[in-house]
Amino acid sequence: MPELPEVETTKSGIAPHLEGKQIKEIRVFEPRLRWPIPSDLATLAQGATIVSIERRAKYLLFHTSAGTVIGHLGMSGSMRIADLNSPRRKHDHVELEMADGTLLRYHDPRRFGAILWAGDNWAEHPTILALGPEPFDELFTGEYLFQATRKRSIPIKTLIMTNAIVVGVGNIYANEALFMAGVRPKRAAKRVTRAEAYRLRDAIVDVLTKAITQGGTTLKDFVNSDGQPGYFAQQLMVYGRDGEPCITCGEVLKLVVIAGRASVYCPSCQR
DNA sequence: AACGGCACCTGGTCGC
DNA sequence: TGCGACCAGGTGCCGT
Repeated sequence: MPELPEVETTKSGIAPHLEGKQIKEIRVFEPRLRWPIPSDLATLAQGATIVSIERRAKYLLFHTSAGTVIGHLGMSGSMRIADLNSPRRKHDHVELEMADGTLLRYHDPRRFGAILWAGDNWAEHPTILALGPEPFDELFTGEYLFQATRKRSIPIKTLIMTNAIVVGVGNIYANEALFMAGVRPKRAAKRVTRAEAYRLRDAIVDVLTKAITQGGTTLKDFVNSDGQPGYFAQQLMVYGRDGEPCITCGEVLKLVVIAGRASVYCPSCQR
C-alpha cells in the first residue's frame, strides 16, 4: 500500500475537490473489500456535505455532516478524481458523485482496503482507537521511541512498523529509515541504544517528509488523485536494491526476510 | 503478554 | 505461448 506519504498525497489531492460539497450519490459496485462495505452506506451519506478530509495513520477520514466515513487503501488501493463521462475501469469498486458533478473513484485490485461507516464518534472506532502517535506529532520523540524499544525482543524493523508504537511506517520507509540511522533491521529492539533510537526517530520523520514532497512512492500501481505516480522510488537507497552496491560504501546490499517482508540493508553501514 | 506465522486477493514477473 | 511458483506498498487474527 500506500504508506503514510501515499495516503497523505491522496488526501491533499482529493480534499480541494470534495470539501464543502454535497454528496449526490454513492455507488458501490463491489462491497467485498477487507470487510464488507456497509450496505446502508449510500443511504446514510446521501445528501450530506463533506466538511473535511483528514488523514490518521494510513486511514482517510471523510468527515461529513451526517457522520464519518473511514477509508483505507490496503496494499493496492487508490482514489482519483475522474470525469463523469470517463469509463469505469476494472477494480473501480466505488464511486462518490458530488452534487456539482465531481466524481471520486476508489480502485483496489487486491481488495485489501476498506470503506467503513463510523457515524459521529469516529474517534471511538476500534480501528482508530488502537493507533499510536503520528510520526509528525510532538509525542513521537527519540526518547519515546527509545522507551518503546525497552524489553522488546522483536526486530527493530517490526517495532517501527507496529501501529501501536508509531503509525504510518510501512515496509519501504522502514527499510529506508533503518539505513539512514545505521541500524540493522533484524536487531532486537531492546538492543538499540538511546542514540540509535534518536537517530531512527529523526530518520523516520525525514524519509516520510521527503517522500511526501515527491508525491509518494510508486512501485507498481499507486497513483495520486490525478492518476499520476509518485516519484520517491528514484530516491530509495536500499528498498528493492538487494545485490546492488550500497550508495555510501559500495558493499553489496543484503536481503533478509522479517515477518514475511523483504528487508534490505548494508552489512557494513548498518550494525 | 508477546511473538511468529498465516490469511485475505489479484496480477505481474520469472524460470522452465 | 503456456503454466506454475513466487512476490507485492497492510494488518487482523490465530496458536504457542
